[in-house]
Amino acid sequence: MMQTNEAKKWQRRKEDRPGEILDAALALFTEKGYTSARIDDVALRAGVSKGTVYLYFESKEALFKAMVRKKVLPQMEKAEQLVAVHKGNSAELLEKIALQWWFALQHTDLSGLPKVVVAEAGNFPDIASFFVENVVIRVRSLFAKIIQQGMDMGEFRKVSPTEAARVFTSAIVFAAIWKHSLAPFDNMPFESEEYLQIHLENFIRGLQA
Amino acid sequence: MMQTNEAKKWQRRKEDRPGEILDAALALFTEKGYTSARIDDVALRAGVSKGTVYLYFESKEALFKAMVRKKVLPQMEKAEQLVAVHKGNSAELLEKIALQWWFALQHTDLSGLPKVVVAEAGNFPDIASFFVENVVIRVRSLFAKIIQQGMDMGEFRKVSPTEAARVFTSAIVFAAIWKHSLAPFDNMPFESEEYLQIHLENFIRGLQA
Amino acid sequence: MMQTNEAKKWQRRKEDRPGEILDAALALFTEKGYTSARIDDVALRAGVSKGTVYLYFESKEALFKAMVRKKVLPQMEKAEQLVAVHKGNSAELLEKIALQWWFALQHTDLSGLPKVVVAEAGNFPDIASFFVENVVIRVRSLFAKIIQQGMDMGEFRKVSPTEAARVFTSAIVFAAIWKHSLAPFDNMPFESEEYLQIHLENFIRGLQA
Amino acid sequence: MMQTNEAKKWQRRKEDRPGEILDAALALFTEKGYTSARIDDVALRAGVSKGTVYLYFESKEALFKAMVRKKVLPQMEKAEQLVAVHKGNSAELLEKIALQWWFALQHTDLSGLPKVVVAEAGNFPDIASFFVENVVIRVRSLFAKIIQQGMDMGEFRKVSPTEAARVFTSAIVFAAIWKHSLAPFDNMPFESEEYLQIHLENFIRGLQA
DNA sequence: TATGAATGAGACTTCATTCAT
DNA sequence: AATGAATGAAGTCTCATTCAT
Repeated sequence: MMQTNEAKKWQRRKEDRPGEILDAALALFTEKGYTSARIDDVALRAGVSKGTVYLYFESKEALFKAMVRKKVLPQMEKAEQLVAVHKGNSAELLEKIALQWWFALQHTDLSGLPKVVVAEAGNFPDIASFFVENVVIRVRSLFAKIIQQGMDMGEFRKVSPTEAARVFTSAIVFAAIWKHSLAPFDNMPFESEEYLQIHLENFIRGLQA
Repeated sequence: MMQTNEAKKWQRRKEDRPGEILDAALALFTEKGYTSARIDDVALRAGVSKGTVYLYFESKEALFKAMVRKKVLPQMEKAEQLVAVHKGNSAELLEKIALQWWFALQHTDLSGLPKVVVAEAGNFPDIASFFVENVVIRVRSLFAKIIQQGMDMGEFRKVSPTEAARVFTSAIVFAAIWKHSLAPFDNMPFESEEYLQIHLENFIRGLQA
Repeated sequence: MMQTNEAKKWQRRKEDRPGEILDAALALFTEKGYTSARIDDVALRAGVSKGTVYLYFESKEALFKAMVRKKVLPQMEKAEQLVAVHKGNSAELLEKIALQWWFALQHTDLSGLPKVVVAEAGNFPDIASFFVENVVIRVRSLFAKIIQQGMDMGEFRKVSPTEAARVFTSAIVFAAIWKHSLAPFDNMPFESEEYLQIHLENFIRGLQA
Repeated sequence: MMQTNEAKKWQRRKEDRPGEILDAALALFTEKGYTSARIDDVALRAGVSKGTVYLYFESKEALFKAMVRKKVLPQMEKAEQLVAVHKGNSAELLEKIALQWWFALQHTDLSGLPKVVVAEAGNFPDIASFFVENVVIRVRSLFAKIIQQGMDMGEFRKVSPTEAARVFTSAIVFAAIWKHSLAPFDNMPFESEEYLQIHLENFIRGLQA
C-alpha cells in the first residue's frame, strides 16, 4: 500500500500536491465520514506530512469545502455539455445521459461524493447550499428540460417535469450512496447493471404517453 | 425561569428512560452524525444528565447500536404483517405497501434511520450487517415476492424481481435520506407527494406487460 | 460468592453493619488500593447498597480513616498487654511477641493494613501521622524496651535499642506487605515459616553479647 | 515571571523527552500512587504538555509499565556485575553488596520503585510478574548464592539460603518503601545509617557458625 | 433505615492546529 | 516548501455523592 505511494512520489510533479490531497480527502471522508477522518490519514494517503496539508488548506473545514467544490464543478460542466450535443428523441436522450451519470457515479472517484455531502449536510450548511445550487438544481433542470421536451413533443404523458426528474435521478444517486455504505455488506451488489436497466425501462415506458 | 427544569432534576422514572434516550439519540445522530453528536447533547435532549445515559448504555457505541436495533425491529414486524393482510392484484398491492412505507419514512421518527445507517456503515460494520440482514434483505424480498407474483400472473413483464424491488424501494428510501440532509436547503421539498405518485405510476406502468 | 453473603444476611444483626462495611473496605482497599476501590464494590462485598455506606460514613475518605482507626486501635491494646504478662529473658520475650505479631500480620484480616497505609501515606497525611503515632512508635518502643532490658541485663550487646527494634520489626511487617502484593506472583511463598525462624535466630544470636 | 517557562513552549528535544517523562512518572507514581497521579501532573513535572506524554506513550498504563521496565533493567545489570568483581569471604561480600543496594535504594531515584510496584501489584499483574522475575528472583538468587558459598566454606551455619536471602534483603527494601511512605511522618528517619549497621551485624553474626 | 437512580466534577485520551527546524 | 514535535481544547467515560422513595 505504501509501496504504491512511494513509487509515485518520484514521478509526481509538485503542482499536483493540492489535487492529490483533495483526492485523499474525498477517499477518507467517504470511508470514515468527515469527523472520523483524521488529517493524519489524509496526509498519509496523499503521501505527504500533516503539516503539508495545512500548507495548502487553512483548516479541515476548508479542506472539506475545497474538496466538494473541486470535485463538483468540473463534473457539472462536462455533464451540461453532453445535453447540448446529444440528438434523438427524449427517451433516447434520457437514456444516454443516465448512462453517463451512472458511469460517473459508479466508476469514478466522484462516486463517494453524494454520501459525504448527504452525511454532513447538517454540519456544513453552506456546503449543503452550495451543493443544492450547483448540483442538485442544475441536474434536476437538465433532466426536467428533457422530460419537458418529451411532453411537448407528445412523447411523454403530462406530469411535473421537475418531480419526474427527481424520481429519475434518485435511483442513480441512491446507487452511488449505496456503493459506499451498505453494498459491502450486501451479497447482492450493484455491479450487475440490471438495476439501471430496469429503472430506465420502467421509468421511460411508464412515462410514455 | 429555570425553576421548571430544576424542579424535575431528581425525578425517578426508570421505566421510560431508556426509550427517551434512544429517541434523543436517533434525533441527534440523524442531525449531526454519530461522531459529531455529543453524549451531552443526547442527554440534554432526553432531559437527563450525561451520567444517566451511561446508566443505561455502556458506551456511545452501545447506545448507537441499541438505537438502531430498537428502531428497526418493531417496524419490520409491522411491515411484514401488512403484506399478509392486503388483497388485490400485484399492482394494487405494490402501491398500498409503498404508501405505508412512504408514510413511515416521511412522517415517523424512523425517517432518520436510513441516513444514519448509511453514513456510519463504514465505522460500524456489525450495525451495517445487522441492518442489511434485518431490513434491507427482508424488505427487498417482500417487494420481490409481490413482483414475482405479478409476473407469475402475467400481470408484469419478466425482469429480475429482486433488482426490480431494489429499484422500487430506492426512490422511497432516497426520499427519507433526502429529508434529513439536503431537503432543508432545497426550495422544492418532498412534502408535496407528487414525487411518490410519479414514481409509483411510472414504475408500475413500466412494469406492466 | 453472593450465596455466602446472602446466607449471612439472615443471621446478621443490624448493629454489625458498620463493622461489616469496614471489613469490606479493608479488603477492597488492600486489593485495589484506595483510589481504585469503588464504593460500589465495598457495598457489594459488605452485602449492602451503596447508599447504606453513606448512611454510616460521610465520605470515602471518612470510611478509609475510620477503617484504619478501627483496625489499628484494638490490636494495639492487645499487643501491649502481652508484654506485661510475658516472663523470661529478653530473647525469649522477643521471640514470643514476634510470633504473636507474625500470626496477626499473616493470618488475620489485619495483614492488609500495612500495605494500604504505606501506599496511601502521601495522599492521607493525617492517617499517616495517626498510624506513626499510634502504631509505629508504640510498637517500636515496645520492642526497644525489651531490647534495652536485654542490654541492661548484659544479655545483649550495646546498640541503639530503637534502631534495633526497627530492624527487628521490619522483616515482619515486610512479610505482611509482601503477602498482599508480590507474593501471588512469587513461586516461593511466605507460608513456610522458615523465613521467620531465620530472622529470629539471626537477629537474636547476632544481638547476644 | 512566567516568561521563562513560556519561552520554552515550542522547544523540540525529541531525544530527551521519553526519559524525562519516565522520570516524572516515577516521581509522581511514587508520591501519589498510580491512580491518583494525573497525566497532567506528570506532564507538568516533565515540563511538557499532556499531549506530549501521549506522543511517546500510548496510555497511562503503558507509561507506567514502560517506567518500571526502564528503571529496573539497567539497575539489575549493574547489580549483577558487582558480584563477579567482589572478593573476600562471604560475610565481607554480603556486606559490600548490601551497602551498594542500600545506597541505590536510599539515594537514587530508584528508591521509589519498590513502593510503587508493591502498591500496584494487584492492579498490574503483568508488571508484578515482570518485577518478580526480573528483580525479586534475581536479587534473591544473588544473595542466596553468596550465603550458600558461606555455608559451603563452613563460614555460615546451615539454613535455607533463599529464605535467608529473603530475610537479608527485606530490611533493605523495607527501608526504601518506608522512605517514600511513613518516613516523613516519623521523627526518627533512616538517614542515620545505624539501622543498616545493626541489620548487617546481627544478620551476619547470627548466621556465622 | 435502606435503596439505587440520578448527577456532575474530573480524568483519560484524541486530534486539529501551530510552529521551530 | 516541507516536516513532525508539541500543544490544548473538547469529548468520552467513571464514580463519589445526593436524594426521592
